[in-house]
Amino acid sequence: MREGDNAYQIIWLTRRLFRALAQKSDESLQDLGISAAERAVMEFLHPDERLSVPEIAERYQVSRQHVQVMVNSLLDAGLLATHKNPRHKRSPLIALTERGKGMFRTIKTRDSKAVRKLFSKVAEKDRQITRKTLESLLEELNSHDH
Amino acid sequence: MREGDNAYQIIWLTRRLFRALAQKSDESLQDLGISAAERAVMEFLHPDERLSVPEIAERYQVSRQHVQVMVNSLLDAGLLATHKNPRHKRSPLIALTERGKGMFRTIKTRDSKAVRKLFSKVAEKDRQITRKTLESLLEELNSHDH
DNA sequence: CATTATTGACAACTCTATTGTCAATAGTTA
DNA sequence: TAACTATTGACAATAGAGTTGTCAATAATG
Repeated sequence: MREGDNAYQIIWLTRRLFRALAQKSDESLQDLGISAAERAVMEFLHPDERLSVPEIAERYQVSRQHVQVMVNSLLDAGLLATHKNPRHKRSPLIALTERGKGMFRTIKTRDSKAVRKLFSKVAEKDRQITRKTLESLLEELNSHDH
Repeated sequence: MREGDNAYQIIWLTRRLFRALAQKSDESLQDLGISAAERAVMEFLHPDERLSVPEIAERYQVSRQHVQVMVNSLLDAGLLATHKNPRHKRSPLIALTERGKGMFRTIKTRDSKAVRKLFSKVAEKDRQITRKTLESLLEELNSHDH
């Protein structure tokens, strides 16, 4: 546990941070009646993106079926709407409705505040390095690992 | 999605990275027949820690009941064993068995290789900054947020 | 000694996500 | 154009990590 190793710690911290963030996020989303996974889907469509379910799945790097469930739920809630897809007749494009946009703006505003507070003690330069490091790790993981 | 904002991106990357790491970790653990959550518990006991279930839960920041399930499963598998707890008669101390230690060494060896490869393109200085940044975020989240 | 707290065991549930399957219909190619 | 293949949406079953709640037993403590 008490490894001095930075690399190892970063991995461990990622897990911890993920859980802590997820919890926070859930709290914040609760009164809006949407889940973190639904929120993530909305993010891909914000503010005016039009994507089919399989396209969202690809970007989200999550199974098509999972995205479908989230999208259907958001359609039911009136936060998303379907539009004709010129590229595929059976697979409509999904976009935020006005209500959806409104809600996502609310979410974003809340998030911004929380994020600002969260990062208040981290220098901009360190943020950038951290971001690049994490990007590099993700890239390495996705680069056809063996 | 395409925020230039480093802070926001770090949060997003944390999620993505977590999922990618979890997947990798699961793969690596599969043939050993233990789950990531069980592995995490083992980590707290490695190499010679003796902790009660509630103590592990506290360090792991996870519910006592959840840890109990993981510990019971590892006890059944012969990877952990109980020892008398001088501080509490009904709550034994849990420790790795020899088999448990052996298995965890295997896990660690594998991990070390993977981690080394994963971080091969990240400078030591950047690792440190990243680690400190993530630590700072976690601290901020746990610091009796409001 | 009486009271309160802790523990282990069990259950029910949530959330995110996966895999598999199916029928319908779209693209594509011979 | 007809035949074939791929994609899509819908549905189901499953898994993993974790939570909350409850209960009885037993510890610790005033």
